[in-house]
Parts: sequence; C-alpha cells; structure tokens
Amino acid sequence: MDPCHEHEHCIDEALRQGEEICRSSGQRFTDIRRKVLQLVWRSHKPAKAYDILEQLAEDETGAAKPPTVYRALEFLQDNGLVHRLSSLNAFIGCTHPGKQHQCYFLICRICGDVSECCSSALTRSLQNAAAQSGFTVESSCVEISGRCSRCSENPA
Amino acid sequence: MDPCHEHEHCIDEALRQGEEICRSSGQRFTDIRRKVLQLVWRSHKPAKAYDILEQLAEDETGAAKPPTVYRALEFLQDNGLVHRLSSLNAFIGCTHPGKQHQCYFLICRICGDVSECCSSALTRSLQNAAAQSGFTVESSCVEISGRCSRCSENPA
DNA sequence: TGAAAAGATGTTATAACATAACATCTTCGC
DNA sequence: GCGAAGATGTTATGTTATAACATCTTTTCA
Repeated sequence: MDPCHEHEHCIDEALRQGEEICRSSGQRFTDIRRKVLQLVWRSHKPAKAYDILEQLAEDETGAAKPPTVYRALEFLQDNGLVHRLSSLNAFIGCTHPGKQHQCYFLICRICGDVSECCSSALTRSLQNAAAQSGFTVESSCVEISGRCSRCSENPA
Repeated sequence: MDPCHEHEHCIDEALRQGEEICRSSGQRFTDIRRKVLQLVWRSHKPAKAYDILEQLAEDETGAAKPPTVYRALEFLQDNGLVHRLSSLNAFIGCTHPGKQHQCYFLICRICGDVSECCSSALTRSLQNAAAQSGFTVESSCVEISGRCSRCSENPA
C-alpha cells in the first residue's frame, strides 16, 4: 500500500545510508540501531516508539525496554536518519539523510502515509515571516495534515 | 518580562474575548474555563497542562484532576481561544481568536516566549508546496524555534 | 596483550502527558 | 418542577518518555 513500487528497496537504501553515515563519521551502526531503523522503515507510515519496542521483542530473546528504543531513535535522529513528528508522537525514516535540509511533512489523514518534502520557497517564506518579527530561525517543525493525492482521487 | 507593557491587559482582553465568543455561540464560559484561560494567559510562555492543574489546586478548595484541565483546554481550543504547541506539549493563548486563521508560532529558545503570527505569504507557500505533491491541506502545525529579537540583541 | 577509557546497552524505576468510562451535579427550556 | 443537555467530579489506566546507575563491548595505546 506504499506509494513506492518495491518497498524493500526503500528499506535497503535506508540501511545502506545508515551504514555509510556511521562509517564516515566514525560512529557505530550497531545491531539495535540497524533493527530500529529497519522497523521505522517498515512502511511510509509513522512508527510509534512502543510499537517498535514490541516488534523488537518478537525478534529478540530478551525483550527490549523503552530506553533502548528511545536511545536508538535519538541516535538515528541525531544522524539525520529519522525524523520525529511531534504532532503524532511518532517517527519516520528520512528519505534523504546526509543532505542538509529543512523539510516539512505531508501527513495523510486517510491512509496515514507521510511524505517528506523540501521546498526552498517554503523555507524562504518561513525565514521571511520570522525575520519580520526580528526572529532568527534555528529549527522548525512543519507538519501538514490533509489528504494525499491518492486518497483525494479515491474518496472514501 | 513579557514583550507587552501591561500584561494585565492581555489577560483581560483574552477573558473578554472568551466571554464574547461563548455568548455569541450559545456556549457557557464557566468558572473553570475562565480560570484555565486566565492561567494559560499568565505569560506569553507556553503553559503545561499539569502546571495549570497545580495552579488551579492553589485556588480551589478541592484539587482539580487531569480530565478537568484537559476538558477545559479542549473547549478553549475548539473555540479558538488557545492553541496547542505539539513540539512542546503545551498550550498558548490565541492572540486573535474568532478570526479564521492559519497561524504559526515563533518559539524563543532563550526566554521561552512564544508569539503567534499569521502570514498569508507563508500560508500560500505551504499550500503551493503541498499542491505540488497533489496534497490537500486540512490543517497545519508550524512551530519555529530560534531566538526572538530581544534575545538576539542581548546574547547570553 | 591487557588495562584504561569511551561508547553502548541493560535494568529499574518513575516522570510526564493524556484519556476512557461512568457518576453526579448544574443549567436551561418548557 | 421536571426532563434533557451540558458540565464537572472521580477513578482508573493508557501512553509517551527519561533519569540514574549497572554492566558489557569496543577501541585505544602504552
């Protein structure tokens, strides 16, 4: 149900990039980090920390506990491999890690899919709007909820 | 420490608007709703639900419980009197309730003050960016973190 | 190589945020 | 006053997240 034809490819690519980013920055892409990244990438829907936790438990001999998952998620966030969606308390794989980017998210209320987008025009608008108040932007959280194109075509 | 000269005025104005909005829509501006709105408006910093709860307890004979506060906050949100900042799990008084608006928030990382802004240019950029993906915007959450003008002038 | 340091994970407990479900009380229209 | 609707009280629990400290693993480098 994902918009990509072969979702396996997304996952493989994400793992490859995780590996690459860690290698080049001298960090460890440990087993747990890899598994959490893989679980976040299960679909293009946001993954909840406690769901990841459950899914980890299915694989592992000893059930993982919350800090394990949150630590892995934090690591992945710090390295730009996943994003946190604060309006959903959930996490989503980053589609272009490594590249510096201010991004925004389109969250479909119907199918739940999230897509990450970049728009320099939007980034500029944001900067401008902030600048008008003399405000200096450091980071931003832009989460848009609505209907994705497929769900608009096939109304429920 | 608020950017307004007489913050009492902000509070009074907010309460007046609460009253007005309820009156014109046939809803009740009950004591609890009024008190919660007042507490949210204590400052221009975001108010946390459990802090409001504590502050209510100081006034009240019987300590309020979480649902009381969350219900009041939900009511106030539904009526456009407060906004929820999902990146902070907190609430902030709306500076221009009643008027239809897509707004965004400037959150100062230094002093904690939040200001609500509207920018039709930003709204348009957002719509455009979404439209490029065939996405229909229903609601949006735009929370910008950084340094407000005063905190930029007086760097810590 | 092997001991110290750094980094990662395990473990326990609890903090922080939020809501479901049902009981009771208050207000309003008639 | 009485019934309906709306608001609040109450109990319990669900959900999300982190602090603090113990242990294990990897790296470093003498």
